[in-house]
Amino acid sequence: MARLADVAREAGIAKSTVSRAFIHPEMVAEATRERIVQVARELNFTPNRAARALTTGKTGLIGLVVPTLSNPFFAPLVLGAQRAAEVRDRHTLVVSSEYSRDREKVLVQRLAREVEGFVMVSPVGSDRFLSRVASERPLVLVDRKVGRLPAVLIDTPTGLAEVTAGLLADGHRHIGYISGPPDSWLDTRRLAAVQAAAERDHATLSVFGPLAPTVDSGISIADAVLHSGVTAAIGYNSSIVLGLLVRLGIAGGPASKKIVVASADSLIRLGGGTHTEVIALDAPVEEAGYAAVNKLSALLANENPPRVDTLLARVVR
Amino acid sequence: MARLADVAREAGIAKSTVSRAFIHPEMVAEATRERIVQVARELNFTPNRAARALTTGKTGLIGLVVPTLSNPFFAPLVLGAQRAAEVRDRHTLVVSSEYSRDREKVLVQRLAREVEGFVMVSPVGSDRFLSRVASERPLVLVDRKVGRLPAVLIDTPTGLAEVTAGLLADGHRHIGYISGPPDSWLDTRRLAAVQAAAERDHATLSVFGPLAPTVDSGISIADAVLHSGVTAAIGYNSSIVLGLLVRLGIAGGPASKKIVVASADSLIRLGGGTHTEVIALDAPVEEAGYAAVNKLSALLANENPPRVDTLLARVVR
DNA sequence: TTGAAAGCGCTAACAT
DNA sequence: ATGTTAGCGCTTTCAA
Repeated sequence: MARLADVAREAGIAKSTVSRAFIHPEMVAEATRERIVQVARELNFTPNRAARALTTGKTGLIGLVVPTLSNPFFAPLVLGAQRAAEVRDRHTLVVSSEYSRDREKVLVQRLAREVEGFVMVSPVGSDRFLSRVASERPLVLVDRKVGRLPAVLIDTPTGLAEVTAGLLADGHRHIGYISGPPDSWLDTRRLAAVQAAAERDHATLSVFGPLAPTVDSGISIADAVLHSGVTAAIGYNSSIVLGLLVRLGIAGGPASKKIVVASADSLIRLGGGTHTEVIALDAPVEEAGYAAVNKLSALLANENPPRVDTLLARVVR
Repeated sequence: MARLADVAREAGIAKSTVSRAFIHPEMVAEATRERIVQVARELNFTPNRAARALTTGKTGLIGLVVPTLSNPFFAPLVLGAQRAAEVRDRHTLVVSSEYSRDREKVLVQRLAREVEGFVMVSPVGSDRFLSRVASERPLVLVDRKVGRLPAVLIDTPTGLAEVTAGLLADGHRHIGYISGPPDSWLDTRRLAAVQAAAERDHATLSVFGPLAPTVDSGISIADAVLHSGVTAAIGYNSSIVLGLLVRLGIAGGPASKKIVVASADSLIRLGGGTHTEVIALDAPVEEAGYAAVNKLSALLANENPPRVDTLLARVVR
């Protein structure tokens, strides 16, 4: 693997100039730069990250902290983040906190020494903790707002209000909301949106949970939902909804056909032909990951990106 | 952030000795080492990775290549890998190839310059490609065998044969296998196991697919499975099976109760109380991730770990 | 616009 | 067992 010095020697030019040609191209004469680039290509030169990191303190790594990878919600998030990182010639260090504050803390501590900045999806971390992280390294939050920290938000509450309003317009008078993880910022906001929409129309709302956001949870709560008398149920996320569907479907019979199920963030398109009607909020999750890394990159480059990006979720039925 | 030199000065000892105290503790006198460790803690010293990487060529990074993160199979895999990496004071750089050979190639190329070695789950990469990767960097394969490359295998075929035999013993004479991605090494082996078991008992086997290993696929193939006359169906993976269950359940009625569904790698425990009987192979996926990183670490340390680890999948019904 | 030289923080000969 | 020294490959003053 060719080093910068090799290129310099081969091109008959000082190392510093070669370095500049890549980092501050405008400081190098057109002709010299072209020759350098040419030689660099011939020699298949790639700058050594460690050496660069040693001099500049910039590792080219971004820490991406998610609460879990088991929830299909996060796969596109991670993918989007990685795609953005690729473009900026960076890498993402993905870690999963498993919804544990302690583990999250440990992971962030470990990563803080290696990464230039963080993108965090942290439904569980305390405001205080997140602020503290932000004071040590540039931090972009996803799906959460803490003080004036930079964030990328997916506006599911608005979408959910829309879903709820739609259900009410369809004549549903008793709606269920199946709550996600306790103490979850997102869940609180989602529930509030549904609640507000229901109250505005004087409809009844039953809340189930809180539950871990898993397929199992959906399965286990399904019977309660079915027997509660609600005619439509909105689940916190796609995993819960999937569990609900499995159980409602398996329970079979006419009962399941009476319930309308909605998901607050479903990405799983359930094809056609389901008897249980499913309304989903199509959240632009990959875009969110992409936007978050871009925002962080801007921050790291001392640009002044907008503090908050809000991406709209589309209602799909 | 304290540097090694600070510790040396503070302890009144040469830098090299401080360095040794951490890397080759046995070369340093007990007493000196203790003092060094003490001072290092007081000063909150953490070695600078970039500097270390620059001198040793070791970045402390492991590349983990998976085909997707959307399949819940990979979440525990990644988690296991990360847990093992933490223990070895390493980090994993996770990337998703999205089942694309081209993207996989690009990603590996990008990573090759940063990581010390690779752990790859590559159902799609060609033998040739994987061998080439292995010739540039230590590589541990997961769930795949190529030549004599180090690997961690989850023995689902044996488990699947057991499942099939169980179904046959229960009197099923017509079994369905829902195939996963085309050209998949795993799928080929799984199908072969089922086939062999079926033939041994002169039972009929219908093969559906190949299909992308997604929930949608399971949903879309469900009707065909239902009407094919099979009394038991084995799906390539948990996503397909989940889709199958959703659709079979939703289709409702007595038909669904007649079908036994089995998954070749399910990790989603479907609680109790499902009318459709589900048999799952409980694959030790997190352990596989853990084992793979451990094996890679051993390789990097020039130890001679066993070439292949085989982890058994347990049948759960 | 380019070059020379210093140094980022660490490890590894080599010497003592 | 410990200290001295010389880099690892790059970026960045500072000079020319």
